[in-house]
Amino acid sequence: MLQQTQVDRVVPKYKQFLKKYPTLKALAAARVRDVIRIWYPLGYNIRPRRLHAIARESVAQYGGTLPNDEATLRSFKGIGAYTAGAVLSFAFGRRAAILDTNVARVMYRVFVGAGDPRSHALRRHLWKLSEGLLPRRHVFDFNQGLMDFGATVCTARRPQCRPCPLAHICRTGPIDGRLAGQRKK
DNA sequence: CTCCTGTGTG
DNA sequence: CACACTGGAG
Repeated sequence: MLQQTQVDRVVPKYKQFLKKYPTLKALAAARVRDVIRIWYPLGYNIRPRRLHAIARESVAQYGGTLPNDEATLRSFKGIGAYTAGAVLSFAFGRRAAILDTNVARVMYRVFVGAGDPRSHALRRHLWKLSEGLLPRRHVFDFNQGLMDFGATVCTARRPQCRPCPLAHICRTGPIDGRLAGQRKK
């Protein structure tokens, strides 16, 4: 649900969804049409279809739970690099890196600061940075903290550089306040 | 217009 | 590599 969709918009739907489909088995037993209907208005309607397929595949092949290795997770349609890392680190506590839009922005601003942050060439490098920072322990908290840092401090629109603990090493430099997003005249 | 805890496709 | 996919908010 969170793929390219804001948290505030997902939370209510997430609760509603889990109440109706508490387990992968319950989801697998549902009709895909109903899953798509309850999904509205989150958008990207290929996602409920794929989630439903993932639930069925998990029940049929993996005993009703998600596999806990990257290769098998990635074999599902709808689970890419980010979601695989998120499932591994958040659900299974494995030492796996993540790179969502938040982390990508943080890595780019703090360690790169130049070039197009959306280019694939750079994204490869941003993944390396995220992997390199990954601690041995407390991976769940680290990854979650990294994302929350991007979601609350190093935000896309008005980053809070003033209280930012990384401001002194940031390659991008202070861009907070009303200056953020403004064109350079 | 850009952005949002992306992914599969051509 | 670019792009479509969905819809809402700033």
